[in-house]
Amino acid sequence: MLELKFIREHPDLVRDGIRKKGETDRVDEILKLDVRRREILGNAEALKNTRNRVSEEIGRLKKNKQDAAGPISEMEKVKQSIKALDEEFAGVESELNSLLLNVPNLPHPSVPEGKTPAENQEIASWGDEPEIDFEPKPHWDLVSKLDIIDFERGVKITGAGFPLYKAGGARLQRALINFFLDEASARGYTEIQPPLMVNAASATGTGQLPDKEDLMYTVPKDELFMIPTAEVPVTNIHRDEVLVEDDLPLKYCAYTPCFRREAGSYGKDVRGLNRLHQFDKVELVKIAHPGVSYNELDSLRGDAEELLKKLGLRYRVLLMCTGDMGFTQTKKYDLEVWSPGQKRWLEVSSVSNFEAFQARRMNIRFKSRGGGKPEFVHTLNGSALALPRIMSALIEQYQTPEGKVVIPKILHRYTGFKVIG
RNA sequence: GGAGAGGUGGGUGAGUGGCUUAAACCAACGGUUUGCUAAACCGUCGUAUGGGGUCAACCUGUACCGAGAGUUCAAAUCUCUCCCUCUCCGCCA
Repeated sequence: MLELKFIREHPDLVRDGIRKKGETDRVDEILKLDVRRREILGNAEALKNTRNRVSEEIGRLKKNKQDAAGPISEMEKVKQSIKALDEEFAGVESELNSLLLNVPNLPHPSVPEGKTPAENQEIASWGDEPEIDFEPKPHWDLVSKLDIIDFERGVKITGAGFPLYKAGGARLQRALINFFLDEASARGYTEIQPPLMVNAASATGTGQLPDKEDLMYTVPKDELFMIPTAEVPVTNIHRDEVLVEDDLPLKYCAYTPCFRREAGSYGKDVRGLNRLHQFDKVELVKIAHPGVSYNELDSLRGDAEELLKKLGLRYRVLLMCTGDMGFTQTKKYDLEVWSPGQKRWLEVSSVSNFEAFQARRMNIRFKSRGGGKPEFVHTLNGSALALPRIMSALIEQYQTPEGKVVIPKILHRYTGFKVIG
């Protein structure tokens, strides 16, 4: 969320950002409530000041065994007025708060303005269209023949979007997870195994709540949410903490399953591994000094790209336009891998800077070396990488005419085999 | 799930209704001393927010002692509800 003070002082900047993101502009309502809020506050505080002074006086009188009945009955009236003002204040404040929670983060100046995915900018690419001298099959054909991913039985056990990985498929996925985690550790990320369910405070901190509740699976009896990404528990590690400047940036990596309800998709978008309700992901999270967060964003993106290069997968990098970027981000890159069997790009990573947006909600601050007031940190994260689409790209790119899959060399020591089928 | 004990600033930890503007210590920061390090000594030091101002550094109000409600002229302190932690018991991979 943005600071009320910032909105008060730069309403036009905020309006502009809201417009670029295509969100609803309620700045005027916010400013109006803000004025009202301060009005009430001023009145209530003046009365409380009276109460404090007179109460002290009463204490003194009683101590000296003097009569205090006059001031006491006077204060009884003041007490009623304070109560009324406090109640009004609480009402205004909660209304204001829910408006503030719905103000999106403002896009960074370097982000192109646009409304639809068509306006995202391709800013880098790596690798060529792989040379396959036969008609490459989509992964869902290959994995069924090889019997390494079982979609039908996943449906039986749970439902659509919950596939069952088997034998070489299970093994390949585990190999990729280990590979990703080892690479992240080598780059200085501390490995975390977080809880897979979070409470409402954590989900609010990263921005899933209040308005994206429908994307998450819930556990109503215990008021918990299945995590849609490791971003939620990992970024919340330091909620309500004051960090030491010298410790920044904090870098974490975590492998977790992710659970998403993702209502409303259809057709080829959900075919095979393209869109699932449960999938695996290795996530990178950084908690950074505000002065360097955009450098950290670029190096985070580099860390994710390196994995694709090592796997030899063709990919491109998109800089997301203002309208396609999401509520909480200031700048976001998507990494898309080429799927030869489907002849399309698949998003495998999304790398974002949130600046202080999440930090403010989570109250994560740092104290600088020279003392001074605590400041909010910047939070960043990126997938490195989302497993299912890497699985499909990899299986499609390294397929043979006989329908086998050749494993890239770098994974051999993780899989223990060189070919599936 | 049952019983008991607790939750106080960055940390440890005093504080049972009114000189508490939350003691003290540690950490941190600034300074003095010093050939260097260490130590010692002196000083500064919670957060949020309103108002004023010679608009970052000053003055002033208010709130905050796990969360919320209540009693009272007055609550860290008393009452109730909830959350969490610890110890013991039960259950359990």
